[in-house]
Amino acid sequence: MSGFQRYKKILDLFSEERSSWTVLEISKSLKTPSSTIYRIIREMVTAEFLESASGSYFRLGPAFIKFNRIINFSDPLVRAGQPFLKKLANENPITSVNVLARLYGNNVMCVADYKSPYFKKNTSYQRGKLMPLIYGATSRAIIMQITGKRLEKLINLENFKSDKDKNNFIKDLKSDRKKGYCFTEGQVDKGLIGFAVSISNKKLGIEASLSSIFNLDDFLLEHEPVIYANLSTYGLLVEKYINEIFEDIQKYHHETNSTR
Amino acid sequence: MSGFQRYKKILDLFSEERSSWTVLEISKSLKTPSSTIYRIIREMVTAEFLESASGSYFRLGPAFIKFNRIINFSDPLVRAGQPFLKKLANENPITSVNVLARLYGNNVMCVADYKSPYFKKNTSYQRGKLMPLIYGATSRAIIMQITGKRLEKLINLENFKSDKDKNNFIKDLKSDRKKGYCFTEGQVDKGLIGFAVSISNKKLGIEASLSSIFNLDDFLLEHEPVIYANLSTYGLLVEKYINEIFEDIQKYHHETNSTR
DNA sequence: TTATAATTATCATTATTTAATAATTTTGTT
DNA sequence: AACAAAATTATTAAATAATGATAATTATAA
Repeated sequence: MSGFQRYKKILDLFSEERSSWTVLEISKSLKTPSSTIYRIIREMVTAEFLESASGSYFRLGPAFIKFNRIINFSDPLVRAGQPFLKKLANENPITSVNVLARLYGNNVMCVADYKSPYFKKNTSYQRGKLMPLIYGATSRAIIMQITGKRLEKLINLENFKSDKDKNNFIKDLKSDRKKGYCFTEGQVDKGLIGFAVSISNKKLGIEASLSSIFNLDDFLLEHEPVIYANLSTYGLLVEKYINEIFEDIQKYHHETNSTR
Repeated sequence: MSGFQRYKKILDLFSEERSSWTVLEISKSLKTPSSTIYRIIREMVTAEFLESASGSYFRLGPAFIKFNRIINFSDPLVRAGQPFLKKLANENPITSVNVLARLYGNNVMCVADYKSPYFKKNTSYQRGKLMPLIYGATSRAIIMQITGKRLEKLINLENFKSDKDKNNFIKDLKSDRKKGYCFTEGQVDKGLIGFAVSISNKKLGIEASLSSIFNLDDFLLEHEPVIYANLSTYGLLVEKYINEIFEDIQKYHHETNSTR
């Protein structure tokens, strides 16, 4: 264990299910002497990446809230897309969960979400949550814009039930890419269906998607054209705004670099 | 520069105003050779604390969104208080911003906020934002629960205009502590007034506050009793829930420690 | 294609981390 | 308040890792 990994391994212990740890528990879990853990933890507490709670437990520190906020206010995808999620929800014919998601390592991560006030069920799509790469329209609209060797690598990391399943997935991906949108049913949450379009910006390295998730019970065939129209309209709008933000950033950097 | 500081110093460069940096810019800013910065950045990109953007710029990575989410779902204060902010807003006689805040180093940080739909002005109270320790009801309801040497230390870190100001602040703090609530006018944002009560839990080391912020123009004297009644009701409720969460956590840790 | 910028690799030197143990502080309990 | 137990910090020599100058490679843009 060296470098940043030393710290990362400790942080990675903290989860929704288990959000506080003692030094002794960490020490056991990482098979590292407690004197070492004490020293490392002290550093991280000073930096506010951890904080001490009661009963000699430690938990994640406020630094994460602070940096998360900075991302929220500066990430081009969030900045451009967040304001449209509510509008999209309001214009959809039935109650929906609307999601912006992006590629995150070998997974897809939801970076912004808006649920209509009376949407009944809980969904897996909540900001910050990691989603499977190959299930659900949200993810598919992201992976369908990736090609060549990179796609191959990503797909090979996934566990398909059979080679047939894998080939079908690749085939579906191609046809979705042609159509320009995705639809899936119950792949992530039972009783829910998802529609999605791709969002991308090469210059900013953004590979993302905009999606609307509905209760299967609410859905009628006549809703479909409206849903697709909304998604494609707002998808283009988000891309346009991302581009504007990109130009703003460039301008800003040009200014700050020339004045110094 | 050593240990975690090495990484923290780089992260601290990223702000809402300046959210992307090149290696060369970082290198100059920290007066450290670029070969060193390249190596450190690579580690942090691997750990997803940074990510590369376009034009050889780097920005904060998705790890912050992930850990922020874990805090959101597990921090006792957020878990206990978040659901009540909307209710509090709905029961207030005029539109309001409602805030949960806690001590964060030498500052106060907002950890959850809910703004009524038609609240007009922008406020400084947004989740993740650092607030001054000595201005505003939100902060005062936190610092008024701190006593003795710790209070002395915190106050001595602040810049008061004069010794008289400092003494007045301490005097006001004492009287607020007796009353059990705080009121301030325009100390943080002009045209806004704030009311706040303390939230604390010794066992969990929580020193926090619940506050409602209003437009001065909307406010009538007859609103005051309702506002205080709401704050104190919900304040106690939040403390009760924090305590329940504490007991849940203890139970959980007891179980996991005994089964292993 | 070529020139330029960005990034990675190399490596001797220097500095830091490790972990066993001892010392100290804090906490909870009579 | 005094005690015992637990938690945390300090101290070390030995082991390991970080640094930064430079060279080599790779990406990018004209």
